[in-house]
Amino acid sequence: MANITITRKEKEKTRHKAEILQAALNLFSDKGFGNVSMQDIAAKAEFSVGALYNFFAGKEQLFGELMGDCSDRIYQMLSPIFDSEMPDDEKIRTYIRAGVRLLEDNLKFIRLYVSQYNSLTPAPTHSPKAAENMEIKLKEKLLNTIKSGIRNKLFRAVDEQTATNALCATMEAFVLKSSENFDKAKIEQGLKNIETLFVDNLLKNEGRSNA
Amino acid sequence: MANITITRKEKEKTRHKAEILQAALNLFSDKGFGNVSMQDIAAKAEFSVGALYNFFAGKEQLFGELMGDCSDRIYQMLSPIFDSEMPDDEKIRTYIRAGVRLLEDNLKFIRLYVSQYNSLTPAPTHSPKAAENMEIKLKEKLLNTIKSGIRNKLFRAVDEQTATNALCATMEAFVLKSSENFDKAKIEQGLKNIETLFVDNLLKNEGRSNA
DNA sequence: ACTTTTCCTGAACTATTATTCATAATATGA
DNA sequence: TCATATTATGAATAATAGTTCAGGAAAAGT
Repeated sequence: MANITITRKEKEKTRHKAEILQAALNLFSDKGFGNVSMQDIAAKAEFSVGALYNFFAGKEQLFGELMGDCSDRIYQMLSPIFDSEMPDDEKIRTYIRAGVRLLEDNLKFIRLYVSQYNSLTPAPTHSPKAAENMEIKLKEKLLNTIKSGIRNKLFRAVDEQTATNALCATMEAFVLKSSENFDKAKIEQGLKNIETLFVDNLLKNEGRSNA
Repeated sequence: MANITITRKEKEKTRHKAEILQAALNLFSDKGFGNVSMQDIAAKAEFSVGALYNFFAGKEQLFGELMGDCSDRIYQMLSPIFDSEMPDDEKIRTYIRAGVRLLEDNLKFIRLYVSQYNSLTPAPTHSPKAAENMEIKLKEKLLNTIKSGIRNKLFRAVDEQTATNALCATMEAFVLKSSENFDKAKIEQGLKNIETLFVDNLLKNEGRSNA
């Protein structure tokens, strides 16, 4: 009985769970949480309703796990940018430019996120905490980067918190908007504009190496 | 039968409708659309469920009218700023500062708006178009103001659309965040920071009357 | 005072759906 | 091969909530 290695059965179970989550992601991102029933998910995943309850305690748990997984992926992708050895302005530029890949790799999740954003809702026991946490952690890193950049006179002495909020809000709005129809060229241009606006014009001191 | 004037009965009916909408606003903003039943609204408004259907075709219609009314009020409040005779930079400063009164006068509506923003949802026949329209119309006016300011060399030659989006997103995020707990002093400070960030640092050319 | 119209009432109807559980299928181990 | 454990099935359950409507109350009109 000593579980030295992962049995085939255990691998199967993991795969089944992933399949259910994948089916749920597709349905949720198309129709929104409230318009997808457990029956729908079961059908799409080619399981019975009952089986879902062997993997998840309920619909919200399932949803929560989905959000958690997706948020983690995004965090794993963006967080290293701020932990790298680039200068602070480059960190921010890289972070902004990462929006392209963010959208490419997570379109469905982002659309799911959006579909919650404009919907009438049964707001159960407040689930989508996962995505929020991810955003908060990234925001913290961005804040520290801006602070550091100001200390090093790379940036102007703007209010750090306000600048952080502004950039985050702008990025988020842009990403949500762009998820409607993915057009790589337009997205790259839009992100370039954001980069110019915030890093070149707002944070960078340009010619003026002032007092 | 000639309806020369509005009868008392008609005034009553209008009042009743307003009372129902008020009750609905309170409930929706506290608990979110999906957690408020027609029974709840009827109880709070001191009517029977059936009566609601004399005023509104259904729950969504009711909600839609509520959103429309509130959006209109906000539009009537903010739109004149852009139609005034101020210089463009003052228009934007005034717009930003108007956030205080916006929050004061529309806390419940804004909270309702927020409550949709993080909720699992049945996303019916896409209702909350009203608030979106209001935002689009204001955004358009802001865009024109920024364009005009750039033409008049009041502002730097940033990308107008990007600057508009950034300011709108920042303001919206700020307003939504501030609606959680209303603290006038903090809100005034936060708006002042946004004003500095966008108008002083970003758009205004300050000392540099460049080439 | 009586009729008619308008408005209100709230129990009943309908539909939806998350969740359960007895049963069946399948896999595991000896 | 047989006993046991694990997992899947899906009809039945239960609870919620939007909507309707037959009947009653109130007001308006005559």
